[in-house]
Amino acid sequence: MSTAPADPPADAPADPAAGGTRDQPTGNGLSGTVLMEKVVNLCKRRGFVFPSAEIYGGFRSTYDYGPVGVLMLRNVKDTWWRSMVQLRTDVVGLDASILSPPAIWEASGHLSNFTDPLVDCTNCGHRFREDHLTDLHTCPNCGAKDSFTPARAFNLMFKTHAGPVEESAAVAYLRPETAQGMFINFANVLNTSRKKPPFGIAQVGKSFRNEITPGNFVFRTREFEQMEMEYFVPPDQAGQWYEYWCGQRMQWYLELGIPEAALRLRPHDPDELSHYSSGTSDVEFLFPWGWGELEGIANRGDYDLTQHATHSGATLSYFDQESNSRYVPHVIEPAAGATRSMMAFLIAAYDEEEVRGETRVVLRLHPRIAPFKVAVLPLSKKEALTTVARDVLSILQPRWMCDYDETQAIGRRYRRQDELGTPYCVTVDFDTLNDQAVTVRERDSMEQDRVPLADLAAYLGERLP
RNA sequence: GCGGAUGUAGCUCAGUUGGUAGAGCAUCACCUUGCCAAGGUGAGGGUCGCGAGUUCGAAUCUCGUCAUCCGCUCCA
Repeated sequence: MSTAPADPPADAPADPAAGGTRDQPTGNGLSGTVLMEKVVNLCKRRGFVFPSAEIYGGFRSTYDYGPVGVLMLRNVKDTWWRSMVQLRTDVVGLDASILSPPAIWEASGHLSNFTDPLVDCTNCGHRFREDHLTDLHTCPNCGAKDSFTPARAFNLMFKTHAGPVEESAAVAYLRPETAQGMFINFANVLNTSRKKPPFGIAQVGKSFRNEITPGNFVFRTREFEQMEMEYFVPPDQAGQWYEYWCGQRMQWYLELGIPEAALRLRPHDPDELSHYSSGTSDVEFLFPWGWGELEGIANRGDYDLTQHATHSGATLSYFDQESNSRYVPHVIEPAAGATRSMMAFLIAAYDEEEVRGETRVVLRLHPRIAPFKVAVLPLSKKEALTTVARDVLSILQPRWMCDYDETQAIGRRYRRQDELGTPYCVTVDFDTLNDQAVTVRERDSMEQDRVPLADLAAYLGERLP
Protein backbone atom coordinates (compact mmCIF):
# COMPACT_ATOMS: atom_id res chain seq x y z
CA MET A 1 0.00 0.00 0.00
CA SER A 2 1.17 3.46 -0.72
CA THR A 3 2.16 5.43 2.32
CA ALA A 4 2.01 8.70 0.44
CA PRO A 5 -1.21 10.65 0.84
CA ALA A 6 -3.35 9.49 -2.04
CA ASP A 7 -6.43 11.56 -1.35
CA PRO A 8 -6.91 14.51 -3.68
CA PRO A 9 -7.47 17.89 -2.05
CA ALA A 10 -11.09 18.55 -1.17
CA ASP A 11 -11.39 21.20 -3.84
CA ALA A 12 -10.09 18.93 -6.61
CA PRO A 13 -12.51 18.56 -9.52
CA ALA A 14 -14.76 15.59 -8.88
CA ASP A 15 -15.74 15.07 -12.49
CA PRO A 16 -13.24 12.73 -14.14
CA ALA A 17 -13.87 14.43 -17.46
CA ALA A 18 -12.47 17.63 -15.97
CA GLY A 19 -9.13 15.87 -15.56
CA GLY A 20 -6.55 16.19 -12.86
CA THR A 21 -8.31 14.00 -10.32
CA ARG A 22 -6.14 11.42 -8.67
CA ASP A 23 -7.48 8.01 -7.82
CA GLN A 24 -10.21 7.54 -10.39
CA PRO A 25 -12.97 5.05 -9.70
CA THR A 26 -12.64 2.16 -12.12
CA GLY A 27 -14.94 -0.22 -13.92
CA ASN A 28 -14.09 -3.17 -11.70
CA GLY A 29 -14.84 -1.41 -8.43
CA LEU A 30 -11.25 -0.81 -7.36
CA SER A 31 -9.93 2.64 -6.60
CA GLY A 32 -7.47 3.93 -9.16
CA THR A 33 -4.51 3.83 -6.81
CA VAL A 34 -5.23 0.26 -5.81
CA LEU A 35 -5.84 -0.84 -9.40
CA MET A 36 -2.58 0.74 -10.51
CA GLU A 37 -0.64 -1.00 -7.74
CA LYS A 38 -2.19 -4.33 -8.66
CA VAL A 39 -1.41 -3.97 -12.34
CA VAL A 40 2.21 -2.94 -11.68
CA ASN A 41 2.52 -5.81 -9.24
CA LEU A 42 1.12 -8.29 -11.74
CA CYS A 43 3.52 -6.99 -14.39
CA LYS A 44 6.46 -7.74 -12.14
CA ARG A 45 5.14 -11.03 -10.73
CA ARG A 46 4.21 -12.62 -14.02
CA GLY A 47 6.94 -11.28 -16.27
CA PHE A 48 5.28 -8.48 -18.21
CA VAL A 49 7.50 -5.54 -17.26
CA PHE A 50 10.61 -5.21 -15.11
CA PRO A 51 12.36 -2.02 -14.03
CA SER A 52 15.54 -1.83 -16.12
CA ALA A 53 19.03 -2.33 -14.64
CA GLU A 54 17.40 -3.46 -11.41
CA ILE A 55 20.44 -5.32 -10.09
CA TYR A 56 22.41 -2.06 -10.32
CA GLY A 57 19.81 -0.05 -8.41
CA GLY A 58 17.73 0.76 -11.46
CA PHE A 59 17.98 3.36 -14.18
CA ARG A 60 15.37 6.04 -14.26
CA SER A 61 12.62 5.90 -16.85
CA THR A 62 13.67 2.62 -18.42
CA TYR A 63 11.76 -0.65 -18.40
CA ASP A 64 12.40 -4.09 -19.78
CA TYR A 65 9.64 -6.23 -21.23
CA GLY A 66 9.75 -9.76 -19.86
CA PRO A 67 8.83 -13.11 -21.45
CA VAL A 68 5.11 -12.36 -21.32
CA GLY A 69 5.32 -8.58 -21.83
CA VAL A 70 7.31 -8.88 -25.03
CA LEU A 71 4.60 -11.12 -26.47
CA MET A 72 1.87 -8.67 -25.61
CA LEU A 73 3.78 -5.62 -26.83
CA ARG A 74 4.48 -7.36 -30.12
CA ASN A 75 0.80 -8.22 -30.40
CA VAL A 76 -0.18 -4.59 -29.87
CA LYS A 77 2.25 -3.48 -32.59
CA ASP A 78 1.27 -6.31 -34.93
CA THR A 79 -2.41 -5.55 -34.48
CA TRP A 80 -1.77 -1.90 -35.31
CA TRP A 81 0.24 -2.90 -38.37
CA ARG A 82 -2.48 -5.29 -39.44
CA SER A 83 -5.17 -2.63 -39.36
CA MET A 84 -3.00 0.17 -40.77
CA VAL A 85 -1.02 -1.69 -43.44
CA GLN A 86 -2.07 -5.29 -44.02
CA LEU A 87 -5.80 -4.72 -44.39
CA ARG A 88 -5.39 -1.65 -46.62
CA THR A 89 -4.08 -0.97 -50.09
CA ASP A 90 -3.32 2.71 -49.54
CA VAL A 91 -0.68 2.42 -46.81
CA VAL A 92 2.85 1.03 -47.10
CA GLY A 93 5.43 0.36 -44.41
CA LEU A 94 8.84 1.76 -43.58
CA ASP A 95 11.59 1.17 -41.04
CA ALA A 96 13.90 4.19 -40.92
CA SER A 97 17.09 4.66 -38.94
CA ILE A 98 17.10 5.95 -35.39
CA LEU A 99 20.47 7.71 -35.71
CA SER A 100 20.04 10.86 -37.72
CA PRO A 101 22.00 13.94 -38.79
CA PRO A 102 21.22 17.40 -37.35
CA ALA A 103 19.95 18.58 -40.75
CA ILE A 104 16.75 16.57 -40.39
CA TRP A 105 15.95 18.19 -37.07
CA GLU A 106 16.90 21.65 -38.22
CA ALA A 107 14.38 21.27 -41.03
CA SER A 108 11.70 19.71 -38.86
CA GLY A 109 11.97 22.47 -36.29
CA HIS A 110 12.88 20.12 -33.46
CA LEU A 111 16.33 21.61 -32.92
CA SER A 112 15.01 25.12 -32.31
CA ASN A 113 11.79 24.12 -30.62
CA PHE A 114 13.27 21.34 -28.54
CA THR A 115 16.39 23.23 -27.48
CA ASP A 116 15.41 26.08 -25.23
CA PRO A 117 17.67 28.15 -22.98
CA LEU A 118 15.96 27.79 -19.62
CA VAL A 119 16.45 29.66 -16.36
CA ASP A 120 15.04 28.82 -12.94
CA CYS A 121 14.07 31.33 -10.31
CA THR A 122 15.88 30.29 -7.13
CA ASN A 123 13.28 32.10 -5.04
CA CYS A 124 9.99 30.66 -6.29
CA GLY A 125 11.23 27.72 -8.34
CA HIS A 126 9.46 28.70 -11.56
CA ARG A 127 11.17 27.95 -14.87
CA PHE A 128 11.26 30.29 -17.84
CA ARG A 129 12.59 30.38 -21.36
CA GLU A 130 15.33 32.97 -21.25
CA ASP A 131 14.39 34.37 -24.65
CA HIS A 132 10.84 34.96 -23.44
CA LEU A 133 11.89 37.11 -20.48
CA THR A 134 11.51 40.86 -20.96
CA ASP A 135 13.62 41.56 -17.88
CA LEU A 136 16.61 39.33 -17.13
CA HIS A 137 16.86 40.51 -13.51
CA THR A 138 13.32 40.36 -12.14
CA CYS A 139 11.25 37.22 -11.83
CA PRO A 140 7.82 37.83 -13.41
CA ASN A 141 6.26 35.32 -11.03
CA CYS A 142 7.49 36.35 -7.59
CA GLY A 143 9.27 39.64 -8.30
CA ALA A 144 12.59 38.52 -6.83
CA LYS A 145 15.67 40.42 -8.05
CA ASP A 146 18.57 38.60 -9.73
CA SER A 147 17.24 35.25 -8.58
CA PHE A 148 17.76 33.41 -11.88
CA THR A 149 20.13 30.51 -12.36
CA PRO A 150 22.47 30.75 -15.35
CA ALA A 151 20.71 29.78 -18.58
CA ARG A 152 20.99 26.11 -19.44
CA ALA A 153 20.22 24.59 -22.80
CA PHE A 154 17.46 22.11 -22.17
CA ASN A 155 17.61 19.72 -25.06
CA LEU A 156 14.78 17.29 -25.44
CA MET A 157 16.73 15.31 -28.02
CA PHE A 158 19.40 12.76 -27.16
CA LYS A 159 22.66 13.81 -28.76
CA THR A 160 25.55 11.53 -29.57
CA HIS A 161 28.52 11.18 -31.90
CA ALA A 162 28.74 8.96 -34.96
CA GLY A 163 32.34 7.83 -35.22
CA PRO A 164 34.89 6.34 -32.83
CA VAL A 165 36.75 9.54 -31.97
CA GLU A 166 34.34 11.89 -30.35
CA GLU A 167 36.08 15.18 -31.22
CA SER A 168 36.20 14.57 -34.94
CA ALA A 169 32.97 12.60 -35.24
CA ALA A 170 29.72 13.84 -36.72
CA VAL A 171 27.02 14.93 -34.31
CA ALA A 172 24.01 12.62 -34.44
CA TYR A 173 20.65 12.63 -32.71
CA LEU A 174 18.43 9.79 -31.65
CA ARG A 175 15.11 10.51 -33.33
CA PRO A 176 12.50 12.09 -31.01
CA GLU A 177 9.74 10.82 -33.30
CA THR A 178 9.57 8.33 -36.16
CA ALA A 179 7.60 10.70 -38.39
CA GLN A 180 10.58 12.42 -40.03
CA GLY A 181 11.66 9.07 -41.50
CA MET A 182 8.49 9.07 -43.57
CA PHE A 183 8.90 12.65 -44.75
CA ILE A 184 12.52 12.32 -45.85
CA ASN A 185 11.63 9.10 -47.69
CA PHE A 186 8.53 10.57 -49.29
CA ALA A 187 10.04 10.71 -52.78
CA ASN A 188 11.65 7.27 -52.44
CA VAL A 189 8.37 5.66 -51.45
CA LEU A 190 6.42 7.55 -54.10
CA ASN A 191 8.84 6.36 -56.80
CA THR A 192 9.01 2.74 -55.73
CA SER A 193 5.55 1.89 -54.39
CA ARG A 194 3.52 3.42 -57.25
CA LYS A 195 1.15 4.90 -54.69
CA LYS A 196 -0.49 8.27 -55.19
CA PRO A 197 -2.30 10.56 -52.77
CA PRO A 198 -4.25 9.81 -50.77
CA PHE A 199 -1.75 7.26 -49.44
CA GLY A 200 0.17 6.65 -46.24
CA ILE A 201 3.53 5.48 -44.88
CA ALA A 202 3.50 3.60 -41.59
CA GLN A 203 6.27 2.90 -39.16
CA VAL A 204 6.65 1.24 -35.78
CA GLY A 205 9.79 1.90 -33.80
CA LYS A 206 11.59 3.45 -30.91
CA SER A 207 11.92 7.14 -30.24
CA PHE A 208 13.85 8.99 -27.56
CA ARG A 209 13.09 12.17 -25.66
CA ASN A 210 14.75 13.73 -22.66
CA GLU A 211 11.46 14.21 -20.87
CA ILE A 212 11.64 16.63 -17.97
CA THR A 213 9.62 14.35 -15.73
CA PRO A 214 9.14 10.74 -16.75
CA GLY A 215 6.78 8.67 -14.65
CA ASN A 216 3.54 6.79 -14.11
CA PHE A 217 5.20 3.43 -14.77
CA VAL A 218 5.66 2.96 -18.54
CA PHE A 219 3.31 5.85 -19.40
CA ARG A 220 6.07 8.39 -19.91
CA THR A 221 9.58 7.07 -20.49
CA ARG A 222 12.57 8.62 -22.21
CA GLU A 223 12.87 5.64 -24.52
CA PHE A 224 9.51 4.64 -25.94
CA GLU A 225 7.91 2.98 -28.89
CA GLN A 226 5.70 4.69 -31.43
CA MET A 227 3.26 3.53 -34.05
CA GLU A 228 3.01 6.35 -36.56
CA MET A 229 1.47 6.80 -39.95
CA GLU A 230 1.79 9.79 -42.27
CA TYR A 231 -1.15 10.03 -44.64
CA PHE A 232 -0.50 12.25 -47.66
CA VAL A 233 -3.57 13.83 -49.23
CA PRO A 234 -4.50 16.53 -51.75
CA PRO A 235 -4.70 19.83 -49.80
CA ASP A 236 -8.45 20.24 -50.28
CA GLN A 237 -9.09 16.78 -48.75
CA ALA A 238 -7.16 17.35 -45.51
CA GLY A 239 -10.23 18.11 -43.42
CA GLN A 240 -12.20 15.03 -44.40
CA TRP A 241 -9.25 12.71 -43.96
CA TYR A 242 -8.54 14.18 -40.54
CA GLU A 243 -12.10 13.30 -39.49
CA TYR A 244 -11.77 9.86 -41.06
CA TRP A 245 -8.60 8.97 -39.16
CA CYS A 246 -9.95 10.27 -35.87
CA GLY A 247 -12.86 7.83 -36.27
CA GLN A 248 -10.67 4.95 -37.42
CA ARG A 249 -8.26 5.24 -34.55
CA MET A 250 -10.96 5.50 -31.89
CA GLN A 251 -12.51 2.36 -33.33
CA TRP A 252 -9.23 0.45 -33.07
CA TYR A 253 -9.04 0.89 -29.30
CA LEU A 254 -12.71 0.06 -28.82
CA GLU A 255 -12.42 -3.13 -30.85
CA LEU A 256 -9.48 -4.27 -28.75
CA GLY A 257 -11.44 -3.93 -25.55
CA ILE A 258 -11.09 -0.39 -24.22
CA PRO A 259 -14.54 0.43 -22.80
CA GLU A 260 -16.31 3.39 -24.35
CA ALA A 261 -16.57 5.18 -20.98
CA ALA A 262 -12.77 5.09 -20.61
CA LEU A 263 -11.98 6.50 -24.06
CA ARG A 264 -12.46 9.95 -25.53
CA LEU A 265 -11.35 12.10 -28.42
CA ARG A 266 -10.22 15.51 -27.22
CA PRO A 267 -9.53 18.32 -29.72
CA HIS A 268 -6.57 20.53 -28.75
CA ASP A 269 -7.07 24.17 -27.92
CA PRO A 270 -5.33 26.43 -30.46
CA ASP A 271 -2.72 27.47 -27.86
CA GLU A 272 -1.58 23.91 -27.11
CA LEU A 273 -0.93 22.94 -30.73
CA SER A 274 2.57 21.73 -31.62
CA HIS A 275 4.74 23.87 -33.81
CA TYR A 276 3.86 21.79 -36.86
CA SER A 277 0.15 21.30 -36.38
CA SER A 278 -2.87 23.16 -37.65
CA GLY A 279 -5.27 20.85 -35.81
CA THR A 280 -4.83 17.98 -33.38
CA SER A 281 -7.08 15.64 -31.47
CA ASP A 282 -5.90 13.30 -28.75
CA VAL A 283 -7.26 9.85 -28.17
CA GLU A 284 -7.31 9.70 -24.39
CA PHE A 285 -7.76 6.83 -21.95
CA LEU A 286 -9.03 7.19 -18.42
CA PHE A 287 -5.95 5.99 -16.54
CA PRO A 288 -6.15 5.38 -12.78
CA TRP A 289 -4.69 8.88 -12.27
CA GLY A 290 -6.91 10.62 -14.82
CA TRP A 291 -7.18 11.10 -18.58
CA GLY A 292 -3.94 10.50 -20.47
CA GLU A 293 -3.01 10.56 -24.13
CA LEU A 294 -2.67 7.32 -26.09
CA GLU A 295 -2.44 8.85 -29.52
CA GLY A 296 -2.43 12.20 -31.26
CA ILE A 297 -4.08 12.70 -34.63
CA ALA A 298 -2.58 15.81 -36.19
CA ASN A 299 -3.30 17.78 -39.31
CA ARG A 300 0.26 18.80 -40.16
CA GLY A 301 -0.61 20.60 -43.36
CA ASP A 302 2.28 20.81 -45.83
CA TYR A 303 4.69 21.94 -43.09
CA ASP A 304 7.02 18.93 -43.08
CA LEU A 305 7.35 18.31 -46.81
CA THR A 306 7.84 22.02 -47.45
CA GLN A 307 10.46 22.31 -44.72
CA HIS A 308 12.44 19.33 -46.03
CA ALA A 309 12.11 20.50 -49.63
CA THR A 310 13.43 23.92 -48.68
CA HIS A 311 16.28 22.65 -46.50
CA SER A 312 17.41 19.78 -48.74
CA GLY A 313 16.63 21.15 -52.17
CA ALA A 314 14.78 17.96 -53.04
CA THR A 315 11.44 18.01 -54.82
CA LEU A 316 8.86 16.77 -52.36
CA SER A 317 5.65 17.34 -54.22
CA TYR A 318 3.26 15.31 -56.34
CA PHE A 319 2.36 15.79 -59.99
CA ASP A 320 -1.24 14.84 -60.58
CA GLN A 321 -1.69 13.61 -64.17
CA GLU A 322 -5.44 13.96 -64.04
CA SER A 323 -5.54 17.65 -63.18
CA ASN A 324 -2.17 18.30 -64.80
CA SER A 325 -1.00 20.13 -61.68
CA ARG A 326 1.70 19.82 -59.05
CA TYR A 327 1.02 20.20 -55.34
CA VAL A 328 2.61 19.56 -51.95
CA PRO A 329 0.41 16.99 -50.21
CA HIS A 330 -1.00 17.76 -46.80
CA VAL A 331 -0.36 15.27 -44.03
CA ILE A 332 -2.70 13.67 -41.52
CA GLU A 333 -0.73 11.89 -38.82
CA PRO A 334 -2.13 9.36 -36.37
CA ALA A 335 0.77 8.90 -33.91
CA ALA A 336 0.22 6.32 -31.18
CA GLY A 337 2.31 5.20 -28.24
CA ALA A 338 2.80 1.43 -28.28
CA THR A 339 4.03 1.01 -24.73
CA ARG A 340 1.43 3.23 -23.13
CA SER A 341 -1.31 1.61 -25.23
CA MET A 342 -0.21 -1.76 -23.88
CA MET A 343 -0.52 -0.30 -20.40
CA ALA A 344 -4.04 0.95 -21.15
CA PHE A 345 -5.06 -2.49 -22.43
CA LEU A 346 -3.69 -4.09 -19.25
CA ILE A 347 -5.52 -1.66 -16.99
CA ALA A 348 -8.78 -2.02 -18.90
CA ALA A 349 -8.51 -5.81 -18.85
CA TYR A 350 -7.67 -6.25 -15.17
CA ASP A 351 -10.46 -7.88 -13.22
CA GLU A 352 -10.98 -9.73 -9.97
CA GLU A 353 -13.86 -11.98 -9.04
CA GLU A 354 -14.81 -14.29 -6.19
CA VAL A 355 -14.79 -17.98 -7.10
CA ARG A 356 -15.54 -20.43 -4.28
CA GLY A 357 -14.25 -18.05 -1.67
CA GLU A 358 -11.01 -17.35 -3.54
CA THR A 359 -10.16 -14.25 -5.54
CA ARG A 360 -9.62 -14.96 -9.21
CA VAL A 361 -7.43 -12.40 -10.97
CA VAL A 362 -8.17 -12.42 -14.67
CA LEU A 363 -6.93 -10.28 -17.53
CA ARG A 364 -9.85 -10.05 -19.92
CA LEU A 365 -7.59 -9.21 -22.85
CA HIS A 366 -8.79 -9.33 -26.42
CA PRO A 367 -7.40 -12.62 -27.81
CA ARG A 368 -5.46 -10.74 -30.46
CA ILE A 369 -3.29 -8.98 -27.88
CA ALA A 370 -3.20 -11.73 -25.22
CA PRO A 371 0.41 -12.97 -24.81
CA PHE A 372 -0.60 -16.62 -25.18
CA LYS A 373 -3.63 -17.73 -27.18
CA VAL A 374 -3.66 -21.27 -25.83
CA ALA A 375 -2.18 -23.10 -22.85
CA VAL A 376 -1.71 -26.86 -23.11
CA LEU A 377 -2.06 -28.58 -19.75
CA PRO A 378 -1.73 -32.31 -19.10
CA LEU A 379 -3.94 -33.15 -16.13
CA SER A 380 -1.07 -35.03 -14.49
CA LYS A 381 2.63 -35.27 -15.00
CA LYS A 382 2.35 -38.96 -15.89
CA GLU A 383 4.21 -39.73 -19.05
CA ALA A 384 1.16 -41.18 -20.82
CA LEU A 385 -0.46 -37.72 -20.60
CA THR A 386 2.56 -35.50 -21.17
CA THR A 387 3.37 -37.40 -24.36
CA VAL A 388 -0.07 -36.68 -25.76
CA ALA A 389 0.07 -33.09 -24.49
CA ARG A 390 3.35 -32.56 -26.35
CA ASP A 391 1.69 -33.88 -29.50
CA VAL A 392 -1.23 -31.47 -29.03
CA LEU A 393 1.25 -28.65 -28.50
CA SER A 394 3.05 -29.42 -31.74
CA ILE A 395 -0.27 -29.20 -33.59
CA LEU A 396 -1.12 -25.79 -32.13
CA GLN A 397 2.29 -24.10 -31.91
CA PRO A 398 2.74 -23.37 -35.62
CA ARG A 399 -0.50 -21.37 -35.58
CA TRP A 400 -0.64 -19.78 -32.16
CA MET A 401 1.65 -18.66 -29.39
CA CYS A 402 1.16 -21.39 -26.79
CA ASP A 403 2.16 -21.93 -23.20
CA TYR A 404 2.79 -25.36 -21.73
CA ASP A 405 2.54 -26.19 -18.05
CA GLU A 406 2.55 -29.56 -16.35
CA THR A 407 3.34 -28.58 -12.75
CA GLN A 408 0.95 -28.47 -9.80
CA ALA A 409 -2.83 -28.82 -9.63
CA ILE A 410 -4.96 -28.05 -12.64
CA GLY A 411 -7.00 -25.34 -10.86
CA ARG A 412 -3.83 -23.51 -9.95
CA ARG A 413 -2.65 -23.63 -13.54
CA TYR A 414 -5.98 -22.25 -14.77
CA ARG A 415 -5.54 -19.34 -12.34
CA ARG A 416 -2.04 -18.73 -13.59
CA GLN A 417 -3.28 -18.57 -17.19
CA ASP A 418 -6.12 -16.24 -16.11
CA GLU A 419 -3.51 -13.82 -14.77
CA LEU A 420 -1.75 -13.88 -18.14
CA GLY A 421 -4.99 -13.36 -20.04
CA THR A 422 -4.76 -16.64 -21.97
CA PRO A 423 -8.16 -17.10 -23.66
CA TYR A 424 -8.13 -20.91 -23.93
CA CYS A 425 -6.69 -23.79 -21.93
CA VAL A 426 -6.52 -27.23 -23.50
CA THR A 427 -6.40 -30.02 -20.94
CA VAL A 428 -5.26 -33.53 -21.75
CA ASP A 429 -6.72 -36.04 -19.26
CA PHE A 430 -6.91 -39.80 -18.81
CA ASP A 431 -10.06 -40.01 -20.94
CA THR A 432 -8.12 -38.47 -23.82
CA LEU A 433 -6.21 -41.74 -24.10
CA ASN A 434 -9.49 -43.52 -24.91
CA ASP A 435 -11.74 -40.97 -26.61
CA GLN A 436 -9.10 -38.92 -28.46
CA ALA A 437 -10.67 -35.70 -27.17
CA VAL A 438 -9.54 -32.87 -24.89
CA THR A 439 -11.18 -30.34 -22.56
CA VAL A 440 -11.10 -26.76 -23.80
CA ARG A 441 -11.64 -24.24 -21.03
CA GLU A 442 -12.58 -20.67 -21.85
CA ARG A 443 -11.09 -17.85 -19.77
CA ASP A 444 -13.99 -15.45 -19.18
CA SER A 445 -16.84 -17.90 -18.61
CA MET A 446 -14.68 -20.75 -17.25
CA GLU A 447 -16.91 -23.05 -19.30
CA GLN A 448 -15.57 -26.26 -20.73
CA ASP A 449 -16.09 -28.06 -24.02
CA ARG A 450 -15.06 -31.56 -24.92
CA VAL A 451 -13.41 -31.36 -28.33
CA PRO A 452 -12.09 -34.24 -30.44
CA LEU A 453 -8.39 -33.87 -31.15
CA ALA A 454 -9.08 -33.98 -34.87
CA ASP A 455 -11.33 -30.91 -34.58
CA LEU A 456 -9.20 -28.94 -32.10
CA ALA A 457 -7.40 -26.64 -34.54
CA ALA A 458 -10.65 -25.81 -36.33
CA TYR A 459 -12.46 -25.26 -33.00
CA LEU A 460 -9.83 -22.79 -31.82
CA GLY A 461 -9.53 -21.24 -35.27
CA GLU A 462 -13.19 -20.23 -35.13
CA ARG A 463 -12.75 -18.58 -31.76
CA LEU A 464 -9.34 -16.92 -32.11
CA PRO A 465 -9.46 -14.01 -34.57
C1' G B 1 14.68 20.60 -11.72
C1' C B 2 12.01 22.01 -6.79
C1' G B 3 8.96 20.24 -2.46
C1' G B 4 6.78 15.75 0.41
C1' A B 5 7.00 10.34 1.31
C1' U B 6 9.28 5.60 0.69
C1' G B 7 13.28 1.62 -0.18
C1' U B 8 14.20 -5.54 4.19
C1' A B 9 13.40 -12.71 -0.03
C1' G B 10 10.16 -13.03 -6.69
C1' C B 11 5.42 -10.45 -4.24
C1' U B 12 3.06 -8.29 0.41
C1' C B 13 5.22 -7.04 4.84
C1' A B 14 7.30 -7.88 10.33
C1' G B 15 12.02 -6.76 12.61
C1' U B 16 11.78 -4.05 20.19
C1' U B 17 16.42 0.70 23.57
C1' G B 18 22.04 -0.40 17.83
C1' G B 19 23.89 -7.04 19.18
C1' U B 20 24.75 -9.82 12.86
C1' A B 21 17.27 -11.15 9.63
C1' G B 22 11.75 -13.59 9.90
C1' A B 23 6.42 -14.71 8.25
C1' G B 24 2.60 -15.47 4.55
C1' C B 25 2.15 -16.15 -0.49
C1' A B 26 5.12 -17.48 -4.75
C1' U B 27 9.11 -20.91 -6.89
C1' C B 28 11.45 -25.94 -7.16
C1' A B 29 11.76 -31.46 -5.81
C1' C B 30 9.32 -35.86 -4.02
C1' C B 31 4.71 -38.33 -2.21
C1' U B 32 -0.55 -38.11 -2.63
C1' U B 33 -4.64 -36.23 -5.66
C1' G B 34 -6.78 -35.75 -10.51
C1' C B 35 -10.99 -30.15 -13.89
C1' C B 36 -10.89 -24.58 -11.21
C1' A B 37 -5.31 -21.37 -6.23
C1' A B 38 -6.30 -29.36 -2.19
C1' G B 39 -2.82 -32.00 1.47
C1' G B 40 2.03 -33.80 3.28
C1' U B 41 7.56 -33.71 3.54
C1' G B 42 11.61 -31.01 2.13
C1' A B 43 14.67 -27.37 -0.62
C1' G B 44 16.47 -23.00 -2.88
C1' G B 45 16.34 -17.80 -2.43
C1' G B 46 18.46 -11.68 1.39
C1' U B 47 25.12 -7.00 -1.20
C1' C B 48 18.68 -5.14 4.51
C1' G B 49 18.78 0.14 -2.65
C1' C B 50 24.16 1.78 -3.01
C1' G B 51 28.50 4.42 -0.68
C1' A B 52 30.76 6.70 3.29
C1' G B 53 30.67 8.14 8.60
C1' U B 54 29.73 7.35 14.11
C1' U B 55 30.35 2.79 17.14
C1' C B 56 33.48 -2.82 20.08
C1' G B 57 29.20 -3.74 16.91
C1' A B 58 24.51 -0.58 12.02
C1' A B 59 18.61 -3.19 8.63
C1' U B 60 18.27 0.33 12.97
C1' C B 61 21.83 6.63 14.10
C1' U B 62 24.23 10.69 10.56
C1' C B 63 25.58 12.41 5.64
C1' G B 64 25.75 11.62 0.48
C1' U B 65 23.85 9.05 -3.67
C1' C B 66 20.49 5.98 -6.73
C1' A B 67 15.53 4.49 -7.52
C1' U B 68 10.16 4.61 -6.85
C1' C B 69 5.53 7.10 -5.55
C1' C B 70 2.78 11.93 -4.77
C1' G B 71 2.33 17.45 -6.16
C1' C B 72 4.19 21.64 -10.20
C1' U B 73 5.68 21.09 -15.53
C1' C B 74 6.31 18.56 -20.78
C1' C B 75 4.99 14.68 -24.44
C1' A B 76 3.04 9.48 -27.84
